[in-house]
Amino acid sequence: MKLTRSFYQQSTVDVAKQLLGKYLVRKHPDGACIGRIVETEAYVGPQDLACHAAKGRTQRTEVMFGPAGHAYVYFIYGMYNMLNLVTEAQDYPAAVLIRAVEPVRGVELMKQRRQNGTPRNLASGPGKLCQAFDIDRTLDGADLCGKVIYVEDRDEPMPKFQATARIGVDYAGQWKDKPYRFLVQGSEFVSKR
DNA sequence: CAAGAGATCATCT
DNA sequence: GATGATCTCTTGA
Repeated sequence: MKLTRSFYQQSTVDVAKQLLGKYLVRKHPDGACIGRIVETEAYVGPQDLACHAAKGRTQRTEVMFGPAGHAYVYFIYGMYNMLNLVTEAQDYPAAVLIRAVEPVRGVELMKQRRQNGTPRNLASGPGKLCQAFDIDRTLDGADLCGKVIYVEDRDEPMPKFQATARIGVDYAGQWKDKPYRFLVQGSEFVSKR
C-alpha cells in the first residue's frame, strides 16, 4: 500500500530509516519503474549546514518549506538531478535524499536510459537513480500521495541497516560527520561500501 | 584497483 | 563570478 502523508510528517531521521526496504514507484508514459530503496540520507532542517535550507528560504528550497509528502528535485553539477522526499511540518524545511535503489521492475527501461546497464550500476547513486527513473525538475513539488511518483509499503520487516556520515558534504562543518546516511546491510545496490 | 580530472549549468552573491 | 547532497573516464601500478 501507498505511504500516506502522515508517514512523511515524522522526524526526518525516522523517515530516512523507515524508507529502507520500501518501494519507489515511478509511473511514466513509457512504462513504470520500481526500485527497492537501499540507501537514504537525512537533511534535518535549517540548522543543518549540509541542508540546502540552511541558506534560507529561496526559490529553490521553497518545496522543502511546504507540506510533507512532496518531491524536492533539484539539478546539480550541471548534469544530474537529485530526488528528495519532503518531511516534517509545514514551514519546517527538511527532506530525505534517496541515494540508491535495487531495480525491481522496468529494468529494460532503466537500461535504455543509462549507458552502462549492469543491474548494479543502474540506480546505485542519486544521480544514476534519477537518470534510470527519468526523474527531473518537472517533478519538483510533485505530490507523493498522487499517481506519478510515490512509495509503497510491501510489509517487509525493516531490513538491518548501518549508519554512516553523509557523502559529499565536507563543507558542512560539525554537521558533516553526523551519522545521517542509512544503508541496507549487505546490499549490492548501495552507492559505496 | 585507486586516484584524479573534467563535464557543465542553475542558483545565489 | 563561484560552486556543488555526482558520475564517468583515463591514467598508472
